[in-house]
Amino acid sequence: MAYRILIVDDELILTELLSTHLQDHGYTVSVAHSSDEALAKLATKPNLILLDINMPGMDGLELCKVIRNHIVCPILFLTARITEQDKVNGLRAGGDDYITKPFGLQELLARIEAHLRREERNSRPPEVVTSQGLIINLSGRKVFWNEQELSFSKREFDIIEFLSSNPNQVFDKERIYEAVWGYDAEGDSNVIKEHIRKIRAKLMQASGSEYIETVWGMGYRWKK
Amino acid sequence: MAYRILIVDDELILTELLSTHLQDHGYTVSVAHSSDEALAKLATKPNLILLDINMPGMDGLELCKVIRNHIVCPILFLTARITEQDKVNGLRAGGDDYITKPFGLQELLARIEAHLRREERNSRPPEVVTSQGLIINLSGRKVFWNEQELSFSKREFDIIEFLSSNPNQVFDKERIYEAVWGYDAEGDSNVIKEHIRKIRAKLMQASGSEYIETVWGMGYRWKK
DNA sequence: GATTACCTTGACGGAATTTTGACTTTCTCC
DNA sequence: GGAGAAAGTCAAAATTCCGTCAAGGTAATC
Repeated sequence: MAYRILIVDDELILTELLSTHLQDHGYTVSVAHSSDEALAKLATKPNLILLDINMPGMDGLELCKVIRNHIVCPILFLTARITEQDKVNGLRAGGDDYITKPFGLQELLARIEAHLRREERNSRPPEVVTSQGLIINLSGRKVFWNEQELSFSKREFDIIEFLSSNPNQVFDKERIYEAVWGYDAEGDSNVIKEHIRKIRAKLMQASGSEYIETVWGMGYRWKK
Repeated sequence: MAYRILIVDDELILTELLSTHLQDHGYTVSVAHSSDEALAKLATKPNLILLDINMPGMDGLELCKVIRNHIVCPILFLTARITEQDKVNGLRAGGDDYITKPFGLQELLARIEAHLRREERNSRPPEVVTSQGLIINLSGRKVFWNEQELSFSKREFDIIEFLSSNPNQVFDKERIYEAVWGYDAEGDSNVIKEHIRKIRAKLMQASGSEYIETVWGMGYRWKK
């Protein structure tokens, strides 16, 4: 699943260059040239945001605070303001990193990787063990119920992985679709329902208990 | 609880200076002057590590990888190696930040704060607790009254979420409708009244107290 | 190219929820 | 105290959502 990066900067040449470069490295990139556009593009649920400070209208520092109220993801300032005080201001405003222009593309890439790796690290333990002997091995992509291995298809496992890695949280179908398929579903997706049914059947058959709860009108929740 | 920071560097003067400075800002600091010492000090479970690269014996990059096998926490390289390639190597080795000497103390502090803030952000379950044992778990969409779980429908929970997240503020029905439904109500909405009634009934039944006040002619207010 | 497993779609019934409309009660102001 | 507006109550209708099934499409494997 490709990571989504949102670039917010009013310099067209820079965004164009960066965008191409990041895409070459496998990222899905969206670009905003103003604060308003940036806020609108939050709907794409970026995994990381590159934010310029000098912009017409609301400046990057303000924007950063606003973004923080909406989504949780690393925000990297990318700016020509280079004094120590600038850096401190940026970081205190809620930024996770502060990179001064001009910067090396290699360094930028390495920093982006580091931040994404960290998100990964914080959100994903290598193995999840849930109640009563159900063991989900994420790296090995295997599920065991007391010695007995249960077999799941790719999509089924992906869904189990996503839900069980975020136990007790409710996710609506769109969110699950997005997390598992990597892009937004169009229209009503019966797909999730069907996969959930299959997963439930297998888990129930083996363990005799429910792991996935339905929250009516909202989505599903992994019981832990 | 004070955050614990581990400084790993073989330069005595620098560690001494840094240590004092960080302590002045409320951190608990431990210092290691070699890789071995660093590994031993991991037992203090630091919340963040400042790591020099140039050290006798195992260098910082190697050490970083080893540390990663033991504990999960941000690692910031603090080093005199300043080429872009050095930075890339450091970040790729598993570092979360790369700060080149000489650095400003203010910037260092701001970066440390940013990293710790991020850990915090990633680990805290968002919960709202209101008076007398009523717990509203927003991400899990559950409401508890002393161990006992109360069940609410989607709209009911949405209304509870909105009101309890803005306690002591009065919202008229239109405002609530807009916040919960996402668009403006047309005409007289009996809907809100009805939902409020259901919510009140459930809360009253379980807890015996009123959480939602009517402000006559104005709207409703979540009592906190 | 055929077989197999997997993914996706559309339709349907039933269940749970949401909304509605009629009615009653409460409150405010005269 | 009474008129009128706002809020509360109730039951029934309307709607939405979920689980299920069957079937068509797609990808992978041999």
